[in-house]
Amino acid sequence: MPTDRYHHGNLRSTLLEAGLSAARLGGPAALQLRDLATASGVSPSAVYRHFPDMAHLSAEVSRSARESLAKAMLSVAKAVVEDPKDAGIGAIRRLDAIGRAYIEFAEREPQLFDTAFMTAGAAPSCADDPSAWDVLIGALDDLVATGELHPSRRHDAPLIAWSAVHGMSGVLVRGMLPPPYLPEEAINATIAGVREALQVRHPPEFVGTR
Amino acid sequence: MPTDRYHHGNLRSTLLEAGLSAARLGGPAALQLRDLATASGVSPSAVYRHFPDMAHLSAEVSRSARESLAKAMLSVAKAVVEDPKDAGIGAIRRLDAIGRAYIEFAEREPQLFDTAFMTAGAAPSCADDPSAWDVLIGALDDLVATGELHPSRRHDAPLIAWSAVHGMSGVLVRGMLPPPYLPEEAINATIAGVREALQVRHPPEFVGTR
DNA sequence: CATTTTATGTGATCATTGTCAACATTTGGG
DNA sequence: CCCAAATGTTGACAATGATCACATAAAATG
Repeated sequence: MPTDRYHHGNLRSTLLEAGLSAARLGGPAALQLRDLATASGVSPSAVYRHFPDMAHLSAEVSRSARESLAKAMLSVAKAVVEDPKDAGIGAIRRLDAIGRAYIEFAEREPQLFDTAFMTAGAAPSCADDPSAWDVLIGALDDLVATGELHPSRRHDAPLIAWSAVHGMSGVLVRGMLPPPYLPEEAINATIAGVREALQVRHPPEFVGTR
Repeated sequence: MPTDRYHHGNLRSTLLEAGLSAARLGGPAALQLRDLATASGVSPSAVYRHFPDMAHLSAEVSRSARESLAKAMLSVAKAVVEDPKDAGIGAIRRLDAIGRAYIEFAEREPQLFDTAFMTAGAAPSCADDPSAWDVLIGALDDLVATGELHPSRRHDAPLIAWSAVHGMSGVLVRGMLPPPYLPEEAINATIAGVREALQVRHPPEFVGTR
């Protein structure tokens, strides 16, 4: 990545990387063409050789942020160990884990989370890979396959889980959690609430009301 | 509201009104100082006699949008009629109604909803009046008072209801509802899911899985 | 290898935006 | 009546995204 050359080499990915860094610190507002160009060691107009305009660059950064979120979910899901004595408990713990990963990503990287969902229903050039929604669908299918989620609940399940987890993430990111609630209990309540709405049993490690 | 006078009269509220109109159509991005000044028949710098900067004006518009949302919730809650034969059913229907009102406000006025929650945890100059959160708290207290919500569930209840309803609103506003789901069934699923998570009985008019 | 074509980056410039300072006008209280 | 405070205007500034003509490197072509 020589910076003294007239040609940058792979400016496009460098710009995206710079955008990700900026968004991590300052959110969508920090995605500024001139800043990203400077950070990439290039003049402002060079950006237009790789993106039609700033909106497209921002959209790509946003998509990249969404994929980071989905990767975090996949990562924790894979880390869940199966219990040979209880076939379904693994699937239950995976649902718990991906939900937590989602909210905790938002808590850990609030600005990046904001960037991930800043797009106002813009038609995506191509789908996210991986996609958080697909990870959720997979986890729910697992629950049905192991008999932990009744098939009649399968249809609405993703809506219920997604809205609850995404909503709590937004609340935490925006600092909208009213006192005296604490983020940790809010996360626990949300995750447990999803299980109850889905009529899925709690894992043994769960301690809650009743 | 004479527009040919040197002094406007009540520019502050006119600017807020113009901001609300603009936000309704174009969301937070449409809140531009020069546009609002022009729409109010005034020069750009006049704005600074009433707001320290554009961020404060935007914050006020945002708060006004949140209050509109809360008013919509209060309005439908008051419209719920009590059932003399069933003391608790009114409270149950009110929770249903305010949740629906919240999501349907977001669906009906997506840009305004976006504006309502655009503030990134900014310290509010003064609290919303009315506040959607307080409306929810009132509804939940009603449920406890009528014996429809178990007191042990009261603590987490607002977190569960708020995150689910707010989350689904955000999903709909951003056009993130994946096919083949339809907004209406998504709303129904979310509202019913809240009741199940809170272990509150469904109203008789509810038709859902089991 | 030489030359031409394409891809990529630069520099100057523009319109727009929020902001500010200096000045103008109105209003209202002694 | 007069002065001071409140309110609005004009003109300017810096920063932003965007666009143009031009420069340079890389790649394709003979």
